[in-house]
Amino acid sequence: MLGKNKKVADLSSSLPDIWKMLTDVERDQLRHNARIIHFKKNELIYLEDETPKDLMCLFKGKVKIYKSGVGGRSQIIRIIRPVQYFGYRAYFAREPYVTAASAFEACTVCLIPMELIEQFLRNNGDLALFFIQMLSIDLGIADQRVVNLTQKHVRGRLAESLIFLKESYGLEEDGATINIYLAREDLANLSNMTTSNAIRTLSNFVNERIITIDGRKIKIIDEERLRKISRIG
Amino acid sequence: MLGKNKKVADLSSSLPDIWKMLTDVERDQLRHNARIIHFKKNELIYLEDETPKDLMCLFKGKVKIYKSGVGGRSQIIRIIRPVQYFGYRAYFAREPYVTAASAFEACTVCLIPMELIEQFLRNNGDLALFFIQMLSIDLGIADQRVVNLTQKHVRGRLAESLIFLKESYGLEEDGATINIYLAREDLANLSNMTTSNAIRTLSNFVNERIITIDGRKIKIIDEERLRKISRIG
DNA sequence: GTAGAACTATGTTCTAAAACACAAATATAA
DNA sequence: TTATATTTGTGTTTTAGAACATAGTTCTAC
Repeated sequence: MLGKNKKVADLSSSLPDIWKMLTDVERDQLRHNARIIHFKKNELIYLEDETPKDLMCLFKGKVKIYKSGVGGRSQIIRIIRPVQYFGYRAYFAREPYVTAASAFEACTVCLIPMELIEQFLRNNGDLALFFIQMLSIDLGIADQRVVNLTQKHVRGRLAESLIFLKESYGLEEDGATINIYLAREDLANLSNMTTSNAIRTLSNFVNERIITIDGRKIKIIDEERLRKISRIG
Repeated sequence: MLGKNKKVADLSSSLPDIWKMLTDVERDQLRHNARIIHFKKNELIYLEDETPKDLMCLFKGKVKIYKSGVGGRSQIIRIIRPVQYFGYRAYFAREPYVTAASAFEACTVCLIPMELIEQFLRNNGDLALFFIQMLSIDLGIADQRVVNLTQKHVRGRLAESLIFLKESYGLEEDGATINIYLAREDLANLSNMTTSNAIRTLSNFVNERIITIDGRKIKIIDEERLRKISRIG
């Protein structure tokens, strides 16, 4: 009983965007169909070619959405932070997933059946527009990303990724350390380069006093320089 | 009077997807707000940084959506064929255009104010879902494109573009000539390579008897080979 | 029809980044 | 703990593709 009440409280506060657009009846339906699932670090959330069934909302943790390309080389397509929605695109396109998702770190995810969401938004213009807006923003980002990843050089791409990570996950209390610890390989897959190049370019940035590194902790020293490198490519 | 009737007929047959989802009242509103505009070959339809105002529907012709990237190097993001909708993403994202659009050849475009479309879809679940589905499909394509353009080699990228053009615009009566005549530069911008490389690789394909070229006419001789080259990158 | 511009073609040079090779350091498990 | 695997770091080699140079060709406009 207490557990259920807690869950209800969780949903209303954790799904702010969607919750506030729903009627009482819809909220009740959502309450009865939403599931909360925990994922361990590096655990798979969904796989390429699977059938999409649920809208996912990341309550806690960090998630990567990625694709395996030519020769199994993996490319991180986007990263998710709390509270963001993911996993719905393929369902709306009536396709299997063309990407996979896995947990960068321990995660709490809320799953809501897509059938329910579709039913809601058919009668709820605000909710429909919410999804239209999310998709439109993501499509704009993807278009920009095509150009950045293909035209910028290694330094520009890595600089861009570092800034992107900072803006996505923020900084620690020291106001400089990026609040996510990625393997060099993930950093490479995010920036479309080999692991060696990510390591080497990171070292160069350290020598140029743009960042400092301590294992996987990356501290941004000169954000202005970093932004400039990202800008000029 | 006759002109108006013609226009009405045009709309109902030319906007099949949207038209059939509207009520009589909505159709009337659409009729009074839609404009038909003609663009000459190479004419600009909209520019980067402009404010999006209209949903555009291509009735006739061929359109490229492109972005200028590092050092003004242009990248074709997607191409539009009749009857497809475009120009709406930025409005929904509440952003200025991040791309530009221009006519590959003489075009007829129907413009419908986005305010009207938004008003329609707030009360029309089918229409909302129609846009959600279009955006979802385009986002999936964009995600795939990031991987293809960054990981495939020049031959694979060009082969992919040729197949893409064939599937988009079809073949001429001979059942082999791709039904669009692009400058080598456009082919390069579509495939993320320099014009020289597009020319060179096209020549190689000719030598390997995969295609033949006659000016801008490209005839596909061995589609299987082309697909294989595209697949393996 | 001619002049100039734009496009196509091909050869050559140069360079960014991948591929490879190997240490060293760190994490994980037995 | 030691052993094993994984990750990080750095130097070297190789290569795909960009950049450059130049010439022939085909549009386009006057």
